[in-house]
Amino acid sequence: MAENSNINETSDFIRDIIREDLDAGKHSTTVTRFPPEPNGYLHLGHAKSICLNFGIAEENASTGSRCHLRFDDTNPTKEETEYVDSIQEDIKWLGFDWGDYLYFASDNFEQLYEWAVFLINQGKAYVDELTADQIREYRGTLTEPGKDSPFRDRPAEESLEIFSKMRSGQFKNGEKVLRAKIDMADPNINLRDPVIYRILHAEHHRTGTDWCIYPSYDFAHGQCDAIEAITHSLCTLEFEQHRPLYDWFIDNLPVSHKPRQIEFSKLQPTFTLMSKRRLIQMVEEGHVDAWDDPRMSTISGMRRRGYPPEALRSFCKTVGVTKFTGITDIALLEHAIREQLNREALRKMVVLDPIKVSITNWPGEDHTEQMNAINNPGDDSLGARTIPLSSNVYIERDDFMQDPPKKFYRLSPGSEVRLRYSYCITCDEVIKDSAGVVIELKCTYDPLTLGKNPEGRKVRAAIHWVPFNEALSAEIRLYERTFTVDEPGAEDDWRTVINPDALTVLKNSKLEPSLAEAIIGTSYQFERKGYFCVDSKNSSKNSLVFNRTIALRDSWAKMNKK
RNA sequence: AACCCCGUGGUGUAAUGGUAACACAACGGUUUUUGGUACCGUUAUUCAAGGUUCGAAUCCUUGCGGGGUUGCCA
Repeated sequence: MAENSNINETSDFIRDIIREDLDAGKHSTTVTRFPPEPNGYLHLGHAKSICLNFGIAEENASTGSRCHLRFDDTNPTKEETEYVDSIQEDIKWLGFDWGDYLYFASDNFEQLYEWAVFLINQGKAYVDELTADQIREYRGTLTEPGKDSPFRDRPAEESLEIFSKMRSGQFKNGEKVLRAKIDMADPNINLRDPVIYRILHAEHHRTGTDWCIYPSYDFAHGQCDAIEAITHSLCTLEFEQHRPLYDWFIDNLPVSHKPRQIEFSKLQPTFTLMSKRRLIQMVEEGHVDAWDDPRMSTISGMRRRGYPPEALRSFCKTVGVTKFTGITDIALLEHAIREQLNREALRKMVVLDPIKVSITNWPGEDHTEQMNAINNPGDDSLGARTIPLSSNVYIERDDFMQDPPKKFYRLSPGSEVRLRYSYCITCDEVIKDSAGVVIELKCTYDPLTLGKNPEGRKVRAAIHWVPFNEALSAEIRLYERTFTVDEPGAEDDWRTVINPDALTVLKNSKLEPSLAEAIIGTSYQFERKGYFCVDSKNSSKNSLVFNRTIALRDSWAKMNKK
């Protein structure tokens, strides 16, 4: 018992159902699927679904389980190849693999058409000639039953003939539809003779102009699941009331597999907008630069921002899978990001907003010493590097205060501080320009403090620095939460709660020389500041651009807020 | 309004009729050449009422609260 409980298994109500099905011999393995519509970029909510579906396949790998990637492309007016490509890239980046199991709902259009004909022949579907408005009127309301269309009982031969003409393009958009014949009085509106085929004269991204009629989601999804032999079809809560319809098609069509739909709640993190429609608006109205803008909750945006895929997976795991529609504190994600980055990121020294320090008692202008700096204090295998120190360095502007409050441990006139990995210095003189802005500090160093504490006095802070002569320059983009309120989606207009400080661009930051070799896709901790990555779009060898993924926790800043 | 689903610390999740727990957050402390990390500690939870039971977060009933649904979107 002790041996098989060592695997840190994730468990939730869906995995429980799957376990029971497997134990009962209902299935010998699991087949799940991730079914995006290629009409936009994937976001954090999709990551949850991806982790669920692909995660289940990984966990049951010993039984031969798999997870399919299926593009749900039944609406040619909205879907594009651009999205098909980005979706695949995002799933791979998250660390999942569909192997050979790539599917498109559109590959089944012919089969779906045949099944529609089958239903007509069974007297379970009919061509309706009511207009869209009329169909809506006839459907009834939540409290009143609907009424039958006058075309509902037309002979099957007649429906068959018109349906065939619909396919061959003899009608305009919206002129006729094919409907399932179920029950116009059912309290579940989805069962009141749902439209299963509509006329859409539009070019499809894969089938071109082969078709001008397209199956609805309800008529396609479950059947595609059946064709692919999906065992458990997992979707979000808004499809719950569609399940009886899902089952109705599976029961009334000659399919060889009977998949089961199970619904779970969507992810809704604080301080973020999740709906695809609003994400589109953010891009199209220019509130952000692109789909992969680091302020976006898209997977590509998060990737560019520097969120590690492991952190996203870990976050999805802690969030879990339930039917409860709550709101998840974004701090959970931020914690997962810091946890992963703390583990993997190489430490660097970078001065975001520099002031010059000259060390007046340094042995000479030409004298340089190599300071040894560790790359990651939690992981010795990541090694060390050296940083040259000579008479002039840059330090951070907020590491100096003319009139410091009591608990300020950093530099101020007459105080002593350690230059990290190096000597302690004392500030002797403050030089300001005519406007009173500090432009330089004159300090003296204590040569006896390298690698040891000064004698007889306590130095409480170590501040980061960058050598003046060898410093690299870079643009640094500081990102903060994209919205100012925890539920931007609940606002009358989310545009009014966009955080104006979500992006701050720093043009004159100074980096330690080793960052010349910074690699796209690698995360660095700029010590005492945060985690940063090379921007994948705008950075170049001669003009470096870094994005702040997330700031370090800052108990000093927190203390000052109080 | 009708139907369906869901209610466990501030937030998310676990406990599957048998001592209500974990993570995050918040707060306090120890360590520290990152005001970081790590470690220790504190605060705080079963929506309500009734019922079944030796025993209920769990099962039943009612109420209350939240979410979803009234596309020829998915």
